[in-house]
Amino acid sequence: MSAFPADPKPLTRIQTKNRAAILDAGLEVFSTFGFRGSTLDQIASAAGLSKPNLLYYFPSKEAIHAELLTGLLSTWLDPLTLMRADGDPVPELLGYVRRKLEMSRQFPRESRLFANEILQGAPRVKAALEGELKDLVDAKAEVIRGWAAAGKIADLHPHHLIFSIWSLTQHYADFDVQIRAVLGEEDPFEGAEAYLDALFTKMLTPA
Amino acid sequence: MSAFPADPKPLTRIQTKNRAAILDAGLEVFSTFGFRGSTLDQIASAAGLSKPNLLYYFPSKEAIHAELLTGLLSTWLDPLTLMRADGDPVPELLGYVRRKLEMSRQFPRESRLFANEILQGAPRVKAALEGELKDLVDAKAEVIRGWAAAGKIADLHPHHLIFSIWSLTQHYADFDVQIRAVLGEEDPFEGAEAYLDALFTKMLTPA
DNA sequence: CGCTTATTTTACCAACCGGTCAAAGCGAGG
DNA sequence: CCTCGCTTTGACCGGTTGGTAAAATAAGCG
Repeated sequence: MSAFPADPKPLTRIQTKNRAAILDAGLEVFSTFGFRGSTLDQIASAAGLSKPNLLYYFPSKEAIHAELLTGLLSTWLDPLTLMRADGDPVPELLGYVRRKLEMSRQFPRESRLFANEILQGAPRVKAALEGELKDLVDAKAEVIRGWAAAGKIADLHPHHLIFSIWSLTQHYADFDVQIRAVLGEEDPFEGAEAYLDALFTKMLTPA
Repeated sequence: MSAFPADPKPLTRIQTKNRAAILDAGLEVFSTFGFRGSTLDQIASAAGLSKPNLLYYFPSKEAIHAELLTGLLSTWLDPLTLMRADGDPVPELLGYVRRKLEMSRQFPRESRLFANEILQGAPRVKAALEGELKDLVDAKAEVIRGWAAAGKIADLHPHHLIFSIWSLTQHYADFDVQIRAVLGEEDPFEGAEAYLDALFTKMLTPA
């Protein structure tokens, strides 16, 4: 007998496919219109389903959004978690920057979903920001402080250093339209990688 | 007789006051919920008016949003326009950074309104981005290229340099909730100014 | 005051919203 | 072939949305 009263109930093939389609459609719609600006009809038609059919797989609009957000949070923290205290400081930080930029390139919709949530005051993830996120950032800030104290990297405010990494990398996903409008044909991410690499190398190298 | 068929019609005292109240309320609401996520009732009650009364001053929801956006665009470009080719390169760029950060501090709602518009694919300002904005940025990028060629600043991709200034400064307005959640009591903008100052000084100083 | 114009309110509308429900369609196992 | 459970649909509901019409009220002004 299981420790949990509710059996896991394996999903059927159709359930797996449709739930995935709905989450993908939800990501598409929520990431461009925000929670309140999105409608179930939009999501349903983007997923190729009727609205009642969509609600057969998820109990509510909230539920779709919630599942997307919680699924996103751990993915979002991963690149920072991967930064190791026992590694070489500058490469560790540069690696974090590169991973984060790669996420902007490969998952721009996820980035925009998150940006939308924060812009609107983070009503659904505030607790996680003040909990998990703050804890992780504080821990990594301590690591960075240690590196600076040991003279391995320049002496910078650790929290603002992390903010600047978030900001510079996510900008290429969140403001994609603007960047492409200004750049024209040139691929944003090519230039971004070289630029950010140069920026942080120069920034972090101790005086 | 005037060159324009429609007379300017000076606004009454009440019109001036109520239009201002509506625009302020619209800024508040649109900047947190985006265009589609905002309702006329929300805006009206934030402005202390009834919905029909609000529609007496503006013909539609669109009109309020449009007026906010167009009013914003020039304000948004000002700090960059102020950067002079005949000035001292590093202080000119640092001045731009400071002005932009100051805008994030004083006009966070405007920043978020703009961020919302871009996040949603810039449906209402795309033309301006590809026109006015691109032209201004291209011109200033040329100035920066000149400074770099003359050895006055480090050799960096001018467009990405400008993107990084936008990103780093606007981040403090757009992601305010997240930053405060992580920082706790500490005032974000105090640290931000010192950090960005150090960052760009180090970045721009030629090798 | 009395008239005109500007402002505000009340009542309303059609379209859309998130969500429900019961009935119908469907596919795999016997 | 039939049955049974999963899946899909169409019809519908109460509430909200952007917006309108017209009447009631307030302000300005001679």
